Amino acid sequence: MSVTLRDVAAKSGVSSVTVSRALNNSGYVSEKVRQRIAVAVAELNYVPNSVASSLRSKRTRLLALLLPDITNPFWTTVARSVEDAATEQGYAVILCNTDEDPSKEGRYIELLLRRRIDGLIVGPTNESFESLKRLMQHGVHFVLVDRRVEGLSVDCVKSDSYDGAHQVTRHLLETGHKRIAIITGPMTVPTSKDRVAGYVAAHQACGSAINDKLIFVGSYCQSWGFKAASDLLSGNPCPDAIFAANSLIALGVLEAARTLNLRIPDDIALVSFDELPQIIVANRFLTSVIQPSEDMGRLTIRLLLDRLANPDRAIQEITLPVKLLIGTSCGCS
Amino acid sequence: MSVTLRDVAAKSGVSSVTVSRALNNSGYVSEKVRQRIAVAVAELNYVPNSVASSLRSKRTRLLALLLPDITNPFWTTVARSVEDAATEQGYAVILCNTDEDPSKEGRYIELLLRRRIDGLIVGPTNESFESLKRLMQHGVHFVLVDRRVEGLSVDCVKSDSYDGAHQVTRHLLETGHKRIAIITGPMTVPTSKDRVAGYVAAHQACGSAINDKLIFVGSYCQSWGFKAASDLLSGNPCPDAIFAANSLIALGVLEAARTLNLRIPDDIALVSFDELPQIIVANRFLTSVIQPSEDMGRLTIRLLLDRLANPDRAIQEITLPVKLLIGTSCGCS
DNA sequence: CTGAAAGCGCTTACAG
DNA sequence: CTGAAAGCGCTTACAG
Repeated sequence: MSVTLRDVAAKSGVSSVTVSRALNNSGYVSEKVRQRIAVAVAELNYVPNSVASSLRSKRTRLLALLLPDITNPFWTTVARSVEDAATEQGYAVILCNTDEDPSKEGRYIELLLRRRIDGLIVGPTNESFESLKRLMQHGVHFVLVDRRVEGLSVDCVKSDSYDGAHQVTRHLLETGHKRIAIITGPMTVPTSKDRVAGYVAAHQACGSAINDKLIFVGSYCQSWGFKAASDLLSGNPCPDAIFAANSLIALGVLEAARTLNLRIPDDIALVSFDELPQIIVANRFLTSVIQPSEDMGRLTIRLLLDRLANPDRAIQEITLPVKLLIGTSCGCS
Repeated sequence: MSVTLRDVAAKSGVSSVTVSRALNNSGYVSEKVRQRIAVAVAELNYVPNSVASSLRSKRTRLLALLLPDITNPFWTTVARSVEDAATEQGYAVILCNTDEDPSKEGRYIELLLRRRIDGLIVGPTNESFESLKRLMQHGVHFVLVDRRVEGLSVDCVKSDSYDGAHQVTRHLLETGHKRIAIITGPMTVPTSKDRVAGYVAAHQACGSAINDKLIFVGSYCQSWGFKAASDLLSGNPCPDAIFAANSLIALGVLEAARTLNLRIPDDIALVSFDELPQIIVANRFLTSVIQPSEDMGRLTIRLLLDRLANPDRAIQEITLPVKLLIGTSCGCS
């Protein structure tokens, strides 16, 4: 039914080995034969079967990207750049959304092991340890992105959450804010932990006291941002600034502020990690810590392919710098 | 090196055929043998090789989703529901972002053919005809989503763009707007064509004249929305309402309005297709035509798997109804 | 520069 | 209920 290498070989009067070599540019094939093969391929409308070649060569040229939240634009950007970089190198990428659910993550990893993917990129959930151990046990290479995993020494690409939080908090303090709240994700997620640490350190560096009641630990989603900000903003005394630890939380804060008829920056300052939708950024409204999400994606693929080519090279943990984008949301520009 | 069926068979004292049957629940295996196999699988830490099973069975249980713009939340939602529905049925999905670029689409289709995917879902670009013909020629089943393709009679799931545009335009006319502009994507994309048609028909139904200068045909992106709205809003006389044909265009319009210091709905009404980020919707700000994007994704997978099981069934073109969500953006609530 | 043989790890088709 | 044989469509390893 479907056309195979043998058909092409028969039509061009050579063996299938030769056809294979010609199509893969591996080994020598005379120019004359190469041309006859090209003609046969075209006439027969031959499409190589990569399932067969994967089985024999033990390489699928398939990668996977596990990410915790596909509705978060940060992850969409990472996904896109990962896909672009992988495609350039002849790899396809299976995208898996784990929804921060370790059991969903575990199930995906089982499926991917069966498919014999060549490697993966993992934005881990807060209990990825077992799943990742399983990958290692089966000799499947992977690179962590955005978040390292406690007790696991593997390649990792992340941005400098600590420094970003430090910078943006200091900016608030230096522009005269006294009661700065932080709304963040779970402390089990390293980025959240680092952002709180940066927030605390900046206070210390500026000689400001920390108020535990201004630290809201929850999850990296809009509904948490809304809830925490609603509580905060209707409390008394009200904070004079909020630091949202990612863009979804910031959206929740904006929603809460609007509901309570509070204006930014007139009534309260707002800063955040990650970019918000263009309407807001277009007016340089929100002061934000910008992560190099596109670079993170591309670099992650580079590390992974590098690892595949050279399994024994040293482990690399890369922390990319972030950029503070100053808007009007601190009431100081 | 890696554990195979044969190893499991040897350890449990049966043939590999029996192990295969036990693991796949195909054919009879005695309970006793089944248990011994389970033990061997666990002890050996066996992970089936689906590359091998795909080669033999000629089914990969791999699907692909080609979509034109991953930064558009409409497509993200479709992608997510497609992935969920496929996973439930034991299929993995390769996500491919074509960027509305027919050549990128063509290249993806070549790669996917090689990988012998079982089927695909395509949100086609405006020149998909050749690529899709190629799929058909190779007997690969696919379902179109969101957009039909001229001259191609295949399964398709879309929403009722014509009706949505008709409803939202009529709503504007009935609330007293006289000069309604529409900013839309290319006329080669069916949704864009249908939305303009609905816009025109609503005018006719209400006895309003159409002004060609108020129809802005471009592309489904924010920069086009910004540009078209900037031109429109600084023109004279200014329209009293703008109908943005998707949410990215609507964001561009909002950006332009803000730049020109125009307020919505005080200075100009704005309506759009698709949902905008929650900050806006939370206040029921923008009157929008809501497409059932999640249902579209799930239904598409159902049609595709149905087609795989039953290649000869009749072609289904399904048009799902849309919902008009009335906000304050028309200045009438 | 080219080819005959073997084999990747499964499932199918047949037999008992 | 179970198994021996064959084969899916390639690439590898060896030989010439």
